[in-house]
Amino acid sequence: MTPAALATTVRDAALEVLRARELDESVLPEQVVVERPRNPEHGDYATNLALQIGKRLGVAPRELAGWLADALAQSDSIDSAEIAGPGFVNLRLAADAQGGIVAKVLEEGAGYGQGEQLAGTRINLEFVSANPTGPVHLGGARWAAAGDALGRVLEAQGADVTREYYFNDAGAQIDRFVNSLMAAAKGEPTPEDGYGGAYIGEVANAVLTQQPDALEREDAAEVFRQIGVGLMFDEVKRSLHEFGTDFDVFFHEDSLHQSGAVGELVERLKNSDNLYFSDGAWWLRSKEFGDDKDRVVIKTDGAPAYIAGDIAYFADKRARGFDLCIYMLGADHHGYIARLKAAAAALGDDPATVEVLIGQMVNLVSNGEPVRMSKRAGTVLRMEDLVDVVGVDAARYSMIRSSIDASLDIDLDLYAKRTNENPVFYVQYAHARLCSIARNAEDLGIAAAGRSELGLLTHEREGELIRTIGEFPGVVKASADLREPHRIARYLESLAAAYHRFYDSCRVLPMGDEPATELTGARLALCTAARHVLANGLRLLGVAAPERM
RNA sequence: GCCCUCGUAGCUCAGUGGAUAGAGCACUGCUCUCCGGAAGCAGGUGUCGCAGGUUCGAAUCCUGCCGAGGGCGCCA
Repeated sequence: MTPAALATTVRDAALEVLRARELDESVLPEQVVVERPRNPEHGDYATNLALQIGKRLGVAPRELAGWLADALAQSDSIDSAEIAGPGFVNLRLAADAQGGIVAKVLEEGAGYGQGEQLAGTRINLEFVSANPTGPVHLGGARWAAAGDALGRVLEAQGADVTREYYFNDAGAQIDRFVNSLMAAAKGEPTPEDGYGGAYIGEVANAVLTQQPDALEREDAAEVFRQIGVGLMFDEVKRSLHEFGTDFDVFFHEDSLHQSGAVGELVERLKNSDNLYFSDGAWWLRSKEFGDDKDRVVIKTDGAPAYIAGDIAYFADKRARGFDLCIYMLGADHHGYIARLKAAAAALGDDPATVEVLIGQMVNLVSNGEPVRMSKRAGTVLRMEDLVDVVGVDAARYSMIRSSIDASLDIDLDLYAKRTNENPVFYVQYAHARLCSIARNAEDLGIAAAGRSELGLLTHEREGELIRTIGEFPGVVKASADLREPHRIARYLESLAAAYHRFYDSCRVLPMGDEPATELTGARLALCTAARHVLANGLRLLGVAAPERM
């Protein structure tokens, strides 16, 4: 019996109690909370239902809990139901019912954990979107890992997700980049407000290799822009790909200007109630969406401001049929939330189709001291540097494991020294260990047991492992609902722990010449289920589930 | 000044209103003849930044304060 099924059982039992006592059944929530108590003495599961609705019914929670416990105790699936504390009902599942969780995982395999919550929803997930004026750095790596994982989690709930990267390749940033390249090509120092760093010299040289007379040409800047920016695009795409993050669409801001989309949009917006003319410029009423002030969309000189591109881009996304546009941005862009919402409103669209996730910064730390990173000075730590030190799996895992709401401190020295201590190895090891058992079982010709033997799994550690496995679908759903992929990582750590503890006290395969028993088969089935869930969870993170390590 | 996020063990961080607040790392001791020891068990540290409030119940929600980071251009 899965937690979801148990919740239904509890609700049904409660409904029965309320009806029998002629109490108001409308106070019963649709979703009854059934959770795993911290303290195992409090049972396998517990429900706080009596506490939730007791007051509204005018019944003492403990009394209500007593009625509920009596009703639940009637179920074949439930071994015991007891009142506890202020009005909890602590439940213990019958071993056979609990074994049903294992059977379900074996049945669903790679599909276990998926849901239909977002079926039919087309989501545009934009993340990273770092300026193509340099390599992807540490912060970008965080969004690459977390964004990709979020995409996978949303897909696991049935969403149709398009991963998108927005290249800001129009405007002054690129001009500075080009100027920096040309200065490097001429052997001149980095210009004021230009970009430093070794890669500038490398890209400049690459441009000269492709176009040896680039500096002499009249359209030198254009040549450097074409080739240099192109090389940078390739570099960004390549490093993200190597990081296990692939995008469906790389969108170029420049294309919005070239196609005239921005110009058309600007004209159209003048008719919007959310735009007004003042002091010679056109303003967006972003204040109504929480902004500090309204923002200029069309400048006094008639040229579109940067934000016009954002609005055109959003319009483009919607025109492509997306129901929801998620933007993952760094904390330095939190001011965009109101603007993007206002932009949707200005287009006559629903601001709820814009969802902005703000992630906090990644700091580089050394010996407990923060290391200042400057893109301009070229002292940033690149995503690749991190990968070189710890590998893709550990790098991704480190980035995903924490909530994006919290800023993250990365101590590279520590990572370099202790790669084996990254929790990802703990999780991967559990998977590798399970694969080893599966290999041995196959050699011995032992097969996993069928449904009827799963009730033999009555050991405390078996129960804990089974119940942890049972939590997975709920974790995936919460992870998707809250846009918090780190929950998957934390869950996997608890699953790996439950498995290692099980392994420590429950021998799976027969020792020496002992024959395989029904329990052997049942434990093997449990192992197979655990292996599926570890693999499914790691897949959601884009982290490998190795068979050997 | 205003806005956003954070403040939990020595460190890095979990904890979408529940019972005695957790994990990894670091420290110490133990378990183990055979399924992978990259494991398990035990030991111990907490004014959950501070102060109020809401609630049967608050690390979690609300208000104020303190501290850290970030943001507040007709730049992009």
